[in-house]
Amino acid sequence: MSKAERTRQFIIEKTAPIFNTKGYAGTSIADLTNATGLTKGSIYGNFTNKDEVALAAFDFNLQQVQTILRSEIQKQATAKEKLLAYVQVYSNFLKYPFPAGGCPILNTAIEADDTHEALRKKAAGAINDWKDSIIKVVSQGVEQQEFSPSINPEQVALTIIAMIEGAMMITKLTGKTNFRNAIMQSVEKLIEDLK
Amino acid sequence: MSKAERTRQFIIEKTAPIFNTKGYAGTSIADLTNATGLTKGSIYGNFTNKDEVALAAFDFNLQQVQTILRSEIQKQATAKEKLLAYVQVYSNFLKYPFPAGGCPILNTAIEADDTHEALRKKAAGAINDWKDSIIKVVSQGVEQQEFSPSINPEQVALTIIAMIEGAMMITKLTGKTNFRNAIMQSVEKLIEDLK
Amino acid sequence: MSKAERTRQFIIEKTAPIFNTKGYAGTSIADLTNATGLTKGSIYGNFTNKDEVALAAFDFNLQQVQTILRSEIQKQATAKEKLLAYVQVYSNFLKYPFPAGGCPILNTAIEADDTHEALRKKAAGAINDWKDSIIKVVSQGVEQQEFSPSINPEQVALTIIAMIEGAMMITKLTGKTNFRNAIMQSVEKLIEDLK
Amino acid sequence: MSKAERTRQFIIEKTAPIFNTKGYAGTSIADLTNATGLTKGSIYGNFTNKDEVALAAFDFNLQQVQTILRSEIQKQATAKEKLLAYVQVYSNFLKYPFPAGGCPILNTAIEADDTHEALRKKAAGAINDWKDSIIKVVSQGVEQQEFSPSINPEQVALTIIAMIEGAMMITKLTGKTNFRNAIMQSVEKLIEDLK
DNA sequence: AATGAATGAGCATTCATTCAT
DNA sequence: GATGAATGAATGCTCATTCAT
Repeated sequence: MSKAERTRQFIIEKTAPIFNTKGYAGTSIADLTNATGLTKGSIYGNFTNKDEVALAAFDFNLQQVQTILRSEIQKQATAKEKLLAYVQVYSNFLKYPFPAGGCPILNTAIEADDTHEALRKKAAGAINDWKDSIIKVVSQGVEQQEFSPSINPEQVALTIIAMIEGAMMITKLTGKTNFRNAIMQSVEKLIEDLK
Repeated sequence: MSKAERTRQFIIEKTAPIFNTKGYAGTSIADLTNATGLTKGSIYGNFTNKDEVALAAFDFNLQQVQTILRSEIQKQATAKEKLLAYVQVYSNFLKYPFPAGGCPILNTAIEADDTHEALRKKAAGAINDWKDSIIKVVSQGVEQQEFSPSINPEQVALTIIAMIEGAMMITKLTGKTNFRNAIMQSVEKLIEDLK
Repeated sequence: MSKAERTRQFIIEKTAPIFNTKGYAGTSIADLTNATGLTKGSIYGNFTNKDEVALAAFDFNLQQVQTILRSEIQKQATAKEKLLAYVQVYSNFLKYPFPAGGCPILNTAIEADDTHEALRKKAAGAINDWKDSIIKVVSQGVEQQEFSPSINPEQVALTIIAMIEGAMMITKLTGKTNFRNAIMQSVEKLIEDLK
Repeated sequence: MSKAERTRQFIIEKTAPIFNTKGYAGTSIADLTNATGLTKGSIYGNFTNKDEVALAAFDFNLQQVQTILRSEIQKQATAKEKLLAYVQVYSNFLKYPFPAGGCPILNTAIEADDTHEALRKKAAGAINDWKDSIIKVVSQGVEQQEFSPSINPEQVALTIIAMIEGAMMITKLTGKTNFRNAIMQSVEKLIEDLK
C-alpha cells in the first residue's frame, strides 16, 4: 500500500463514523481535518471533493456491518440458522463493532433519497445486495426442504430487512434497547414459521 | 385567527414539505423565504428561530399522517379491521395526501437522533404515541376475543411500526413500490395470525 | 402634561440609563421596547427615530448630573466652597443618584466624537457649559479676593473637569474607587492652592 | 515572518485605526475587508473572530502610544524631566504618530467597561502599567531627593493620567487644541510642585 | 395615538473549494 | 505530494424603520 493509499485509508477510517453520525450535510471539511489532524489541502489531495470522501466512508461503514454479519452467518450450517444469525447479531448489537451512528444504509437512505443521488444509489445498491443475499439463503432453504416451497423469498427478505431497519430506527430514537429485542423476537418467529 | 397566526400557519404549510424533504440541516432560511415569498424579517417576526419553524413543521407533517390514519381506522369496527387499515393505507400510499418527502417520523428520527435533541424528542414522542394507539387496539382485540390472549400487544405494535417504517425507507430509497406492497403483505399476515 | 408628553417622558426615563450604559450604537430599538414595555410603533409614534431618543436621553442623563451638582454648589457660600463641592460629590459618588453607566458627557464624548455629530455637539455643549459655570465661580473668587488675581479661570476650569472625567474613566475601568478618591484629593489640593 | 504572520500584521495595522475611531461595536467585518482589500474568509482565516482582531488592534494602538512615550522619556535624565516628557508629548500631540481616533485606552475604557470584558481587562491592564511606570519614576525622584518624601507616588501617577485622559477627551470633543495645552500646563505645574 | 406585521439591508461567521508555493 | 492562505457564496439572525389598520 503506497503512502497515498495509506493516507486515503486513514482519512476514511477516521471520518466514516462522523459521516454516519452527523450525516453528509452535517459533516464539514473542518470536521474531517479535526478528526484526522490533517490539513484541508491534504484531504483534497487525496479526494477530489467532499462527495468522494462521503462515498468512501459509506463503503467503509457498510463493509464493517457486512463483515460482522457474514462472519456470523458463515458459522451456521442450515438456512434457518443463517437467518437466525441476523436475530442473534441485532439482539446483541452492542457486542459487535458496529459503526458509530447506527446503520449506515438507514442513515444514508433517509438523508440522501431526495438530496444526494450518488449516495442514494450506493444505499439502494446495499439494500439490493442485502436482499439478494437473504433471498439466496431462503431459496437454498426451500431447495433443501427446510422451508415450505410456497414462501416468497423476496418477500421474506424485504420483510426481514424492513423489521431490522425499523427496529434500528426506533431503538436509536427512543434509547430503549428492549424495543429492538421485542422486534427481533418477531423476526425470529417469522423465521421459525417459514417451515 | 389573527394576521400573525395566519402568516404563521402559512409559513408552516409552505415549509413543512421542504423540511420533510431536505431535512433540518439541509433547509436554509433562504429556502423558507423562497417557498413563502416572504422576507427573512417576516419569518423571524413570526418565529424566534429556524428551530421553531422546524418543530412546527414537524407537528404539521405528523398531523397530516395522523389525520389520514385516524380517518381510515375509525371507519373500521373490529380490532383486526382497524389494524388492517394500516395495511390498506400504506399499500395505497399515493392515494392519500401524505406529506412530500415521506414519513416525517422516520426522516426526523434519522437526522435528529444524534444532532438535534428537540426534534429527536418530538419524533420519539410520536413513535410512543403511535405505539400506544396500536397497543390499545390490540388490547381491545384481546378483550373482545378477536385475538389470542397469549399475544404481547407492545411487541405487536413495535413490530408493525418497524415493518411500516422499514418499508417506507426501502421504497423511498429504491423507488420500487412493489417492495412496499410485499412488506405490507407480511404485515397483513402478521395481523391475520393474531387470532 | 398631555398623554403624548407623558409617554415621551416615560420612554426617556426608562431608556436613558440604557443609552448611558450600552452606548448609542450598542442600544437597539428592541432594548427600548423591552425597557418600556411599549411597542416599536409606540416608540416611533413619540420620536421620529432612534437619534431623537438618544438625544433626549442624553439631556435627561445630563440633567440628572447637573441637578446633583447645582444642588450641592448652591448650598455653599464662598467660591472655594463651591469648587470643593465637586470634590465632595465625586468623592461620595455612590451617595448621589448618578445615572447608571457613569458620566454621560464622558460616555457620549468618546463614542460620538468621530461617529455621531449631533450627539458630539450636545456633549461639547455640556462641557462648555460646565467650563463656563466653573469659570464664573473662579472669577467671582478672584473678584472677592478669595483667589489670587494671577490665576487663569479657564485653565482652572478645564483642569478640574479633566481631572474629574479622568477619575471617572479610571475608576469605572478598574473598579477601584480609591483611585477616584486619590485623584479627588489632588483636585482638592488644586483648589486650596488657588489662594 | 511567515505569510500568515505577515497577513495578520497587515490586517492589524490597517484595521487598528478603524477600531480606535469607530469603536468595537461600530466596526463591522465589512469595514475590515474594505480597509485591507482582503475577503471575509481571509480575515477569518487569520483570526478566529472579530474579538481577536479587536484585541490585537488594541495592543497595536497601545504599543504605538507607548513607543512614542518611552522614546521621549528615555531621552531624559532626571525624574522631573521624565515626567515633563508627558507634558511635552501631549502638548505637541500632532507632531507624534499617535493612532487615529485618539487615546486607545480612553476609547476602549469607555466603550468596553459595561459591554466587553476582554477589552475592558486589556484597557485596565494598560492603565495599571502606565500608573506603575509613573510611580517608578516618581519613586526614583524621591529616592534621589528630586522630589519631597512627603508626596504619594500613586496619587501623583493617577492624577497625571486623569489629567492627560481628561484633556484628550475634552480636546477631541471640542476640537480646541488650546484646551489641551491649558490642561497640560496644569500638569507641568503639578510636576514642578513635587519638589 | 397606537399597534402589529413587514421590510430589506446589514450583521458575524462558516462553507466547500482552489491554488501558488 | 502536501501545505497554508485565500476565495466568495452562503449560513442563521438582527437591525432601524415604515405603514396599513
